Amino acid sequence: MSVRHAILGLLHYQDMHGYRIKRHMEQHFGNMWSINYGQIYPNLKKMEEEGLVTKKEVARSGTPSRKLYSITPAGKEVFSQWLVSDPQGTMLLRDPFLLRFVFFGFGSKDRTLGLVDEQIRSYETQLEKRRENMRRRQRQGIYVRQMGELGLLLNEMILEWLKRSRKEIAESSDGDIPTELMELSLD
Amino acid sequence: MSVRHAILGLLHYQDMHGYRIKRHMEQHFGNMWSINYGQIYPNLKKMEEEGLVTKKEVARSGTPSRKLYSITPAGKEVFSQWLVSDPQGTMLLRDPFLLRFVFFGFGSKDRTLGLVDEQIRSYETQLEKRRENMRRRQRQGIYVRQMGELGLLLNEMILEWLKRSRKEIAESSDGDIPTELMELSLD
DNA sequence: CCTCTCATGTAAGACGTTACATGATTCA
DNA sequence: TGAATCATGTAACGTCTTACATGAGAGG
Repeated sequence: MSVRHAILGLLHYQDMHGYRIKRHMEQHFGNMWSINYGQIYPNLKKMEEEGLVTKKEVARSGTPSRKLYSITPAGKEVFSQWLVSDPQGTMLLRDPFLLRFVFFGFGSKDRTLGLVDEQIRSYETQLEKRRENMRRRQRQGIYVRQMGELGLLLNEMILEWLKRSRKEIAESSDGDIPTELMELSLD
Repeated sequence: MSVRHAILGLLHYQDMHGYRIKRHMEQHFGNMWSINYGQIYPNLKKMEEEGLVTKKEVARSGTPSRKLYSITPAGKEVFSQWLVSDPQGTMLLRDPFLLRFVFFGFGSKDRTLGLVDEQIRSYETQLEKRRENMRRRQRQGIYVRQMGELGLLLNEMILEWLKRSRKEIAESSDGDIPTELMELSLD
């Protein structure tokens, strides 16, 4: 369960409450992660019960009181173990556009080009934001900065790939898109 | 639910049984996806009940009989609707190594370098395989080929990034790794 | 003989997302 | 005045993974 470990990791920097954990998480990961409150709050609760974190309630007039969480020695121990353990499993890229992309041969070329253009625009906007964040990240440590760098590189790579693909699609004739499955390596 | 649509997409090429669907899926997606039988078989069952696919049982001596699934017109309709709908949500990259990476500042440099080296080796091996597959993919349609291309580019990019990071880590002194969180953009 | 690939499936549990409810403050 | 941000949380639902069970054939 990686969310727990990520939370414990962030609490090494400083005490935090749920709302901030969410924000920091997304930014620490070069904006390649999403996480939601449905994961954070229940996890904090459970970890408190397990003695990995402690809660300090900071009452404020009106708005809900902030709940500041701190990591305990037990929490640090769990985190350290995880940090040095070797990571099981490989990289997974999940993308609703890319999933459609492989099947665009079964759709109309016009619609396909429209969707590709939308993606290009979207990644161009994101790229701007990532470059902005990168400037602010210059004074972070190596690891956080490198992670931001990776996010940037990924964004740039996909943009270029999209543009190249767009060109190839635009220039293609229908015959270029076989609707028969050619076996790749096996069978 | 994207698995269903992906299955329907593959059935456009030809009739298939569960085991093959799994293999093809992984290869169609530039080896960036994983999928398991716990998703495939129940989905095929449900889709048959819903009339999106039909089953033809091909008995064979001894081994379990193959269950060949074909897409129905209703299935094609559902798929087409999905294909032209605009994709909700953005790219997600989940990687157990990368998750640890951002926190390596809290671990030992030696162990960190060891883990990075392991990753480099692993991606080098994968790169070989991907290049192999790419050669075989030359006669696929644009979209499948481009997807394979993306897998390759991603692999190459990460490898370079890992090597650059490794260098920077090796050359770093402890002072380069702040253990205080500097706020990025907000707060 | 042993391991790998082919082939199907289920059950339990872990994990993640979405939608909802609540309400103050800040800024345009 | 209305939207965005800050802030906490839960319930229901969906999805995904893991582990198990079964068994034949091929190839080293």
